[in-house]
Formats: sequence, structure tokens, C-alpha cells
Amino acid sequence: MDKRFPQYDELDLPKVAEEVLKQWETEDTFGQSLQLRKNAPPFVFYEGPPSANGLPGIHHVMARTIKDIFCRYQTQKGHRVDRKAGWDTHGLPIELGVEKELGITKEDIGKTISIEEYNAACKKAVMRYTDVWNDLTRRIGFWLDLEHPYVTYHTKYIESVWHLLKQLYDQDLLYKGYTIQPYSPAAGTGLSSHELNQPGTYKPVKDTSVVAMFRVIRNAASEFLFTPVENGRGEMVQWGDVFILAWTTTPWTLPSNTALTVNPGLEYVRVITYNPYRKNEKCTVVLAKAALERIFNRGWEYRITTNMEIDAEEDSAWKNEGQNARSLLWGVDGEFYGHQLEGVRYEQLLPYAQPEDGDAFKVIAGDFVTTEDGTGVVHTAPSFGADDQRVARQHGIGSLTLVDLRGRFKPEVTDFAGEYVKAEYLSAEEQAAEAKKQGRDKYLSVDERIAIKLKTEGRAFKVEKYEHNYPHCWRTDKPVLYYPLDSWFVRVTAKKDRLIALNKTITWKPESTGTGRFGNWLENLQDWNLSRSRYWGIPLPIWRTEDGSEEICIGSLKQLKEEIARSVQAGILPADPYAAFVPNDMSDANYDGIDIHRPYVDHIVLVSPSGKPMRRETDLIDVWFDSGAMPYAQWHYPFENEATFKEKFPAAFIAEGVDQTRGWFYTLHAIATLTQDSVAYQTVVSNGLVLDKVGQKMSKRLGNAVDPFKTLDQYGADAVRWYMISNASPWDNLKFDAEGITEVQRKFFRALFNTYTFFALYANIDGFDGTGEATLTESDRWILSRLNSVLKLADASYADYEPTIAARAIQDFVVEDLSNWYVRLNRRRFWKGELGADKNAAFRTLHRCLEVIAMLSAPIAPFFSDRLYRDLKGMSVHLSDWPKHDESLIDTELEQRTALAQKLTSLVLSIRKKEGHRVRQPLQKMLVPVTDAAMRTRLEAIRDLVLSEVNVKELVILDASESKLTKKIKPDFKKLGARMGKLMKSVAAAVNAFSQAQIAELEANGRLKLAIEGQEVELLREDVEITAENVPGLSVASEGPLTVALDITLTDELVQEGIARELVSRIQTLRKESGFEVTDRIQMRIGAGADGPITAALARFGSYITAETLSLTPVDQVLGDPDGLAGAVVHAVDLEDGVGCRIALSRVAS
RNA sequence: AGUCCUGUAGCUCAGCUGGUUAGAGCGCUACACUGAUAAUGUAGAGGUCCGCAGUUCAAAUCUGCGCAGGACUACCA
Repeated sequence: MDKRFPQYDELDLPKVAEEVLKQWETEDTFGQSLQLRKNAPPFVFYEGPPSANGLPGIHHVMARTIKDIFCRYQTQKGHRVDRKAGWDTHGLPIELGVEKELGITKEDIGKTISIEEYNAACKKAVMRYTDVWNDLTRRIGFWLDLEHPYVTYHTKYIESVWHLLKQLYDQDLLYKGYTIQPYSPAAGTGLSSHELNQPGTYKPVKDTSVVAMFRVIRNAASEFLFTPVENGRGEMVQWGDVFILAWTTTPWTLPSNTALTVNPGLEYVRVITYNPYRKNEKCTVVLAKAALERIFNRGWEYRITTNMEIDAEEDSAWKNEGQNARSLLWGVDGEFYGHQLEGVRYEQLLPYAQPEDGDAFKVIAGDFVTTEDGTGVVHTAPSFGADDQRVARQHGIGSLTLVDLRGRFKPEVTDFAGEYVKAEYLSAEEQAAEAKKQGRDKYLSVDERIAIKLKTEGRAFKVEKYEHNYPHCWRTDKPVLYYPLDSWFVRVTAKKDRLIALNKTITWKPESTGTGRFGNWLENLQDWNLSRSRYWGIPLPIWRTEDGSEEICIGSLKQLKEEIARSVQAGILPADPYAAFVPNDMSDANYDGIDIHRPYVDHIVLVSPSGKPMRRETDLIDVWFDSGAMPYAQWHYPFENEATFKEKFPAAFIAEGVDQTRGWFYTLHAIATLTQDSVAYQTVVSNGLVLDKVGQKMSKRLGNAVDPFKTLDQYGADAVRWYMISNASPWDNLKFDAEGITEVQRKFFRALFNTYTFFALYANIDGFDGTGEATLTESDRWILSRLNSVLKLADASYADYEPTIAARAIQDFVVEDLSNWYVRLNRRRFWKGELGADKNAAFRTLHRCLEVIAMLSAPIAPFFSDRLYRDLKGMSVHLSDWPKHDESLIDTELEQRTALAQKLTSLVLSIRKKEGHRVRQPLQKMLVPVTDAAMRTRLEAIRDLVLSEVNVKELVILDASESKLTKKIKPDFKKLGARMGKLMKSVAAAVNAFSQAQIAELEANGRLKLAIEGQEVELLREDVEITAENVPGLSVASEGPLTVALDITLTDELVQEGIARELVSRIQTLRKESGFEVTDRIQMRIGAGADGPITAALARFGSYITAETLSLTPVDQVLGDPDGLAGAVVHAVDLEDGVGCRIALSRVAS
């Protein structure tokens, strides 16, 4: 037999994927698909570069699947979709990984290991897992040009980045500033705000918080705080020293305090009380009125001033228990506004050092001060807070920076010199060692010891643990400090309006990420801190004279060479270290011949216009700038490929995880806006997280991470991809459950595979070749109509970046419509009789369905659909053109009609079930009452279909209006509600209570007047739904408006036919069990009692039985002694209770 | 603390331009079917549609306030 259509024994998706992958590689199918669209309009996709120093996880399968889907879809739609791979190769994660491997810290770099060696190690480390990544990319079927990736450490890439920086510089969008920045002492670098905004950086921590007491110096400005008070004995006394209360959660910054900030517009109060940690020591404290309750909240007792002294003396409990006492006496004595406190001076709290760059220790005003927390007075340490620094600068206040870059106190802080300011910077062992030194069981943090010191000195009013969220370094997990640093910034705030306006033109999937998360981010934009004090990254191309008066930003290697030449000429640089480089030679060899990373680029000293030496600013740039520069740098634009760049900018589509919102999505957007005044991408899909099956984040620590390779091995890429896409929208988090993949495999892929196998089996037998006359039946037209509806929906969904809708529609079609309905109903047409117009129609229809489904599924399941398409059409589906949907083939009426047939069928089957009649037992008739002509027409059309489905001989259509059926009436709320309004409830109640007579009247007249709540309302026939509820005397089932009655009377003839069918079924099973081919002819003999039901059935339906079973035995010889049939095997068969026979079968040699 | 997303059957998800029996698949139970068969059909059990209030004749659907989970934002002294 000619096997035009390959047949398979079983479905093995991983094997299919492997084989198809091999085919792709030998045929270069990807290359062909690009070649095919060489001159087609481009669809531009940007691949976000992964960092190859870590292993890929299952979430990468998700992200890459999404990217692949739309690239494949657009290719099928006739676009040229180039996909250049890329690698993100610089940055902190890589450096920290290398440090760990080499067992060094940042301090060692340049000492125990040269920068050269260190960077070489980074370069090696970063590409370590490229093979693993490439393997994953291939195995999940993500088509990407892995042969020509862009790599961010290549000289060409860096040159493009320099060019971008120069553009920013020339627009005055790059500046150097001394600012307070988030700084990670553990990583040894400042952090940009978007690094701080990585998921999980803000964590709840319990810090020691202190309300410190700053002693006011008495002078003219503060005199009003020193007013004497009456002490209860009629004497006017000075109530102890006067203190300003200020709260902090970072006691380690107190030694660096240089000012106190109050809100000039807020009300403050003077409170007379006692020091909570010093028994019976009077004091006067100043704080915001609104903070009173919070500070004096421990059941501390409020007393009017005059009796306080006496009460305090009498209250021995208070005297002895101090802070633990039930009550602390206090009284408000004087109110004033914050601005009155301005200029008040106080004694330095912890006098370890004096600021040299300005005034200090006085009260200043700042609008940012609130009373939501603390005392309404902000302890101000200009070095460790952005607000602090700004307000201090405004008031000429100096600063103290008593902490070094590793997060340790400087020597001046004698009590704590050299100690880390955060306990988290010490390992458990170090903490234990420190505890020993301290002579304690447990290590006490600097914060805790400062609090103790203040308590003993009588300068603490309140010490509490305070839980709040604090930012942590995204790489080291250690707390961040705010620290004054010199850095270079991109002035993105200057273009804030453009950034916002351009964002509004971007299509975000889902929309809320763009308007909410990203939109809000842009609204609160901060300048982009570009500096990183590290080694492995793109060096900042700015050279400066020592005094900073002259500087130059280099935008190309050519320019650098020219400047070097000038410097050499001026005698500043002995020789050109890049002498080998030839400007304007764009060959890779020329570019790869030099290295412009540190330390090489650091050795270059340029000459300023006035002849002074200029050295490079030592910082690197933020790696996020690297990846944000990929639209330009991947093409070495503007030095090469200008046309290519222009054609491929901006991208039509990008996709990454939501975690990139403030990462890559932002840097792409910022750089494009600032340098091109354009978006970098028109559509962005941000996918959600992949969680484990109970909804927890996957992590190595929890051991619930899923290995992508094992998953692919086990299920094949198609099933994994299909599962991920069909289960939930990409932007919803996916609870990854392997059982879901199994289900997809079983339902969708097996149904599709079985359908194809079925087709191939009979198409091969009949030698179907797609030609010949074809007369489409109603069900052919139906499935083609459904197919076109699905095609239309899938097309629109893919175009709208809604792959889940497409996947579900395709899957439903395959499983329900095609496999469970069309193929099941039409089975006989495929194997019965010779190849003719009808059979041809069946083959063609099924072939078309499979072919289109292969094309629709190709973006999501690229391997299996390619195999399917190749088997059907002999070419790769990925080289095919997306099918056009044919509106004329969509027949809604037909689809509805078939839906009606399906519903009717299911109703009849449910009656059979209820009455205990199996489907093989034919029944005489079914009755369906109808209410209108349209319904009657529909029923006529599906009559044969339904009858054969449910094995009933006759369908009687009853006219519901005339018969004596019991009726049911239901108001149409949508129609009536609008008209009846408030009366609706009563109307509904009245309608539901209608008698059969009333229903009949409404049906007859078309209208009925009702009295509802004293008003007359008119009910029209269209306002209600009238359905038949019952057919007296018959077994009935109904669903909604549809009712079916089944006549279950059995005649002898019906019983015999049932037995005949039963026999056919048994014989077919026996044929199969005996290993006969579907086309084999047989001889048969049946032994049964002479006057039993089987004999009667054989007498009447013998020829039917022999025809169905391909039996050559003459009908009148079938009944006989089974043992008499030569070479046959005899089987005993029970048809139903008490009815049995013996059957002999033998194959006739063909 | 604020913003956004999510909350529907044991599980995964539809439905959500308001309309009266809230659906599917999986899983479970029972029965049936058998020329695709590790498939399929029918039936059953399983729901305070997260809670409360409001708008409305009518709310899973719209509004407000909560609760839970997640993501994000924040210099929070």
C-alpha cells in the first residue's frame, strides 16, 4: 500500500521534538524562513539579553515561548522577523560571582589580584553557561540567531554605548553630582534607584529606635523655652534642663548629627516631665503637639503642672521603678509654632568630631517634616539622608561622615571605632567573636549600644524596637546605607514629560503595567545614577583635569585616537596604547585587537585645551545602560549598519518578565526618548512569575525549582509550551504543575494525533491524493464553518498578543468539534465503500482541518505542528503562509443548528440512561415540541443526524401551541425589566404563577392584560419564554427551552435489531482481538438456540450482520455449528443477561 | 503607609458592556460505549461567585469599605 501519509503507532512528543529539531538543523529551516521573507516588510523584535553566568530556569521557558510565539506568527503572516540573540556580560552579579569563586573581596582587586586578571576572570565567567543557554533555546524551539549575537563586552558594542553617552553629554543630560545615594557597603558600590527597585529589596526589619534628647542652649533665641513653672508649692522653678526630642531608627547616624529639623508651620509644645530613665530627674522637653500621644503613650499619666512635684514625691512606685512605673507624670506647658524654634542651638549629642564645612547644632526648618512618625523633629545627619543633605545645604549646615565606605565607624568615633554600623554586615561567627569581646552572651549591635549609652547619660527619652521596611542590596541581600558619593547622573528628569507622553503610545500587555506600575514610576522619576565604582563594565568615557575645570567626553574610538595623539604630542602620554587600532576600519579583527575596559583605558591620560593632563573618571556605567543601548549597539550604530538600524528601530514587540519593568523596559525607554525622541518599542508583553504548584516562589533554597531540561525531556517542548500558554494569560502568575502538562498532552495532542492517525489510516487505504469530486455534506460544511470561526478568532488573538485565547479556541476545536463530534459522526464515511464524491469530501474536509490547525498551532507548538504539516503537505509549516479565513464558509445558522443537535442528542442519551436502554437498542420515535417555524426548520435539517446519533427511528415534531402538552412560562427579564421597572418583581411573580389556561390565552392572542399593584400592564408574547414542560405518557427531559420526549416501547423487531447490532459489535471486537486487519474478509458461524432471540435476529438482520463484519459466509449458512468451521477460532459470547451464543471466525486469505 | 493585580467547585480556569438553573476541564463516584480505544458518552456529588455595605426592579458582574495572597512604590527621620 502506498503510504502517502505517514502512520505512527504512538505519540511521543519528546521524540517528535527531537526529530523535528534535527530536521530544522539539517535543512536550516529557520534560515529558510528568513530567506523566504527576505523582501517582506519587517516585524522588529528585540531580544533582551540574558546574563549567561547563571543557569536558566523554567521561567525562562515561559519568557522565551512568548517571544517565539509572536515572532513565528508574524513570520507566517508574511513578515521578515530577524531575531538577533544577545548576551548581557557586565555588572555586579558577575563580579560578585567571580569574587566568591576566587575567594576575594573588592579590596583585594588591584592588590592581591590585578584588575587585568580580575577582568579576565569575569570575561571568562560570564560566558560559562552560554552552551547551556543555547541548548535550552534550541530545545524549546525558540528561533533566534545564536550565530551572530550581540555581546555587551565587545569593543564595538562599547563604542556605540560611548556614542550614546556623548549624545547625552552634548545635550547637557549627563552631570556629576555629590549626592546622598543608596550605597551597598557589602558590594562596595552605589546603587541606582532601579536597582533598589528590584523585587524583594525592601524587607521588613526590626531596628532599635531611639527618641534622643538634645539639650537646648539657653540664649535669647531659646529663652522662651525656659519660662519657670509653678511647682505645686506655690514656687516658680526652672523645671530641669530643656531638651528637644528627635526620633531615629538609625541610632548609628546620631554621632553624625549636625542639625534638627522642624516644620515651621506645625504646632509644637513644651512639656514638663521627668526623665524616664533617671528617677526623679525633672526635665522639660519640646516636641510636636501631634506627636504627644505617641510619645507619652504608655499609660503615662497626665497631670496639671501645679501638683506634679508633690505627686512625684508621694508616688514611691514611680521613684523606684523608673520607666517601668505605671505612670510618668507630664504636663503641657506652652504651645508655639515650629518657626519659633528656628535658630535655637543645642549641645552636640555625641561629640566625637566637629564638622568643618559649615554651621552645626541648631534647629532649622524643613517642609518635609511630618508628625506621622516620631516627634515632629527630625534628627538631621546630612551625610546619611537625601532630605537631610538638601535641607542642611540650604541652611549652611555642615556635615559629619563618621562611617567609612565599608560601613564601619571611623577612628574618631572612639567608643565604636572600626565597628560595622549594621549587625547584618557581620557573619554569625563574627558576631559571636564580637560578643566575646564585649563580654556579653549575645552580640549587641552598635545601635543597641548607642541606645544604652544615651540611656545612661540621660539623653534617651524612649528606646523601642521598631519594625519597618528597609532597602537591601539586590545582589548581596545586605542592608543599604545612604551615603554621600560623587556620581555621574543622567538627567532623565529633564525629559520627564516626553517620557510620559511617549509611554502613552506604547501598547502594554497587560495595560495596567504600563499605566500603573510603569506610569507611576515615570511620574515620580529621579535622575539616573549611572556611576558604579567597580571594574568589570563599560568605562565612563569622560576625562577630567584634576581640578575638574576642564573635561572631555569621548564618543568614538576615532576621537579617542585623535585625543591620544594630541596627548602624545604634548608629551603627557608616552605612547599610544591603541596604536594597533586603525580608525574607520570596521573589521572585527581591528576591533578585537584592542581592549577598552579597565585597566587599559585608565592608563590613558589626555591633554586639556589649556595643556593640563586629564584622567578618566574612574567609574563604570550602570549595566542597565548596556542592555538599554542594545537597539543601537547591537548594530554598532552609528559607526556601521545605519540602514539596518533605521529599519529596525523602534521594535514592534518585546517581551520579558514584569521584573524588567523598571529594568530593561525602563532603560530602553529612557535612552530612546533622550537620544531619539522616540519609543524603543511599540508593544511590550510583560509576563508574570512562574510559581510552584502551590503558588510559592521557586527557589533553590526551598527545593521547589523545576529543572527546565528535565521537564522538556519528559514532556517535550510542545506540551510544556502549550500548557504554559493555555493555562492562564502570560501576565498572570503561573502555578506550574506538571500534571497540567500531562493533561494537555492527553487532551489536545492525543486528540490531534488520533485524528491525524485516523485520517492517515484510511486515506492511505483509499489512496486519497486530494483530487477528485467532492460533495460536501452538512457536517462537512459545519466543521469547515467552525474551522473558519476558530481561524478568525485565533488570528485576531495572536495579532492582539493574546495567545491564551488563541490556544484555548484551537484546543476546544480539536478536542470537541473535530475529534469528539465530526470524526465520531463521520467515521463510517471514511471506511465504508469505494472512494467517491462523498468519501472524497470527508477526506478533503478532514485534511483541510488538520492542515489549518497545524498552521494555527505552529506558533505555540512548533515541533508537533511542523511534523503534522509535513505529513499532510510535505513541507514545513513554518514556511507556510498564514491561512486566510473565508467568511463565506462561516455559517452561523449551521453552527447553531448543530449545537441544537448536540443538545438534543445529549438529552435523548440522558433519557436512555434513566430508562435503562443502551444506545445499541433501537427505539421507535422521539418527539420534540417546537414553538416557532425557525425551530421546526432547524429540526428538519438535523433530523437524520440526531436519529442516527441516538439510534431512534423517527423524529416527530410537535406543534407546541396545539398539543395538550404541559407548558412552562418564564418572563424575559431583559425585555420586561426595562419596561416594568419597579413592577418587575411583581410581574415576574404573577407570570410564574400563570395557569395553563393563561399561558394558552397569551399564546393565542399574543397579548394579555394583567393587574399588578393596582396598575394595568400588558404582557406581550415576546416578553415571555414559553416552553413545553411535559409530554404526557412519555419519558421526558428538558434543558432550557428545549424538551425531548422518547417513546420507549419495544417491539419484537426493535429487540431483534438491538441484538443484531450487539452481535456486530461483538464480532468486530473479536476480529480485532484475533489480529485481523480492518480490510480482512472472514468466514463466520454462529451457534445459538433454535428458537432463541439470536436466531430470530439472524433471520431478520443476517445480511446486515454479514455486511458490517465483512463476512463472506452466505447469510443462510451463518447459523450453524461453530465447531464445524474449518480453521476458525470459537468464542463464547454473552450479549445480555441470559442471551448468549458461540461464534466462530476465520480469516479468508486475500 | 500608598499604588496595582488576583480572589468563582477539591485543583486549573471561563463568565464580569448588570437580566433570574453560575459554566468547562481535571479529580472523585456510578453506569454505558467500543472499526480513533491509556480515547469517549451520560449521570451524580461538589459553589455564602472572599466579606460587608451601597446603586438598581435586578449584582459573580457597577461603586465604596474591609479581608487574604502577590507584585510594585517610598528618604519614611
